[in-house]
Amino acid sequence: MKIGELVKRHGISVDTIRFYEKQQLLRPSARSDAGYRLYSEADSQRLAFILRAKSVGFSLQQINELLQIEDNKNQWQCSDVKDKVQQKLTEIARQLAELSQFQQALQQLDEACCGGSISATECSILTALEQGSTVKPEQHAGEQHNKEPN
Amino acid sequence: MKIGELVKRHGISVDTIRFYEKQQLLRPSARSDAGYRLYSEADSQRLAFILRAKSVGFSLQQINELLQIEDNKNQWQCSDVKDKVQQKLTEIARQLAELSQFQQALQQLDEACCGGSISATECSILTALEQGSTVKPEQHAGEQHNKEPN
DNA sequence: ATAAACCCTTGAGCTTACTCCAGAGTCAAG
DNA sequence: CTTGACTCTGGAGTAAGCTCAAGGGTTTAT
Repeated sequence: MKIGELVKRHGISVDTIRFYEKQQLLRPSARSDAGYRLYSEADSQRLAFILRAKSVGFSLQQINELLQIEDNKNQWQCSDVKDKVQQKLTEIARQLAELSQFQQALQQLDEACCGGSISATECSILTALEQGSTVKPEQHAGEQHNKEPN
Repeated sequence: MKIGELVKRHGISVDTIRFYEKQQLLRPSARSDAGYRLYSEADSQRLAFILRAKSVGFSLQQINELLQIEDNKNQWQCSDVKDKVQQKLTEIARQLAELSQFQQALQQLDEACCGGSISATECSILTALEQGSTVKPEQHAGEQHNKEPN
């Protein structure tokens, strides 16, 4: 099949396919007389492999490594494959930890701020970012009568 | 103070400072006769603000927006600031969800694979990526029957 | 006076995964 | 035979956040 049908099947763009080719992930198994890329069923399945690997978070570089194993399965062991997966899991755990930390810090900021129409001069979020101190909630004039500045 | 002292105080590079300047985040309040950047205490505090915002996950673009508020606090409300924080929280929640999905899928792959020295031709990780089906554990010749399949 | 350390500007490069464009050849339908 | 859809190549552009290099002035210490 030509590139147009391939992309229709997989729901991606021709540019992406050509990009993957440049990245050595997927080469068409033949060319027509006019130089058109021709893909076999096997090629299409290889693309499916790539897309599935992408969908579980692998980078193109990592997918390349997986494909090298896939291309010569009998020269590799289960442990080689599992290692890649575990590497990725470690990477993801690190990213999750970082994001969670962001989340926690932001939630603290969020909770401390009234979010109302009082002037941002009183905003405890800005204060915290200015001073790096622990977050303190704002004191609202007109809510209670208490006007200590933070 | 000159740029060298500023970066020493904050533990970042001069290139980064100049980059932030190009991004309109931090301008030196003066220049020496020789054209050296001169930073005031206020500049240094502004930088601290930037770095703190970065440490809770804001992008430079978002920090820029926060600084615009910071620069004219009395023209803004708490809600404006809180909105930024909540926007970021939403963004982070989305990223966390995506990563968790990756993690879950990878853990499934990981658990199904023996990780041993058997040939990768039997590897259930590769099989799953090839076929996109639910993961099945490998059947090992010469090893006892494993636990129940998933 | 001179060398080291510091500072300047401009501009390029890196990473990832595409996306888009120009200019041109090819193919199928009417 | 022409139109429109499809394909080709090569190269540039995008986002984010730096990082580095070249080539040259300034300051400071000895």
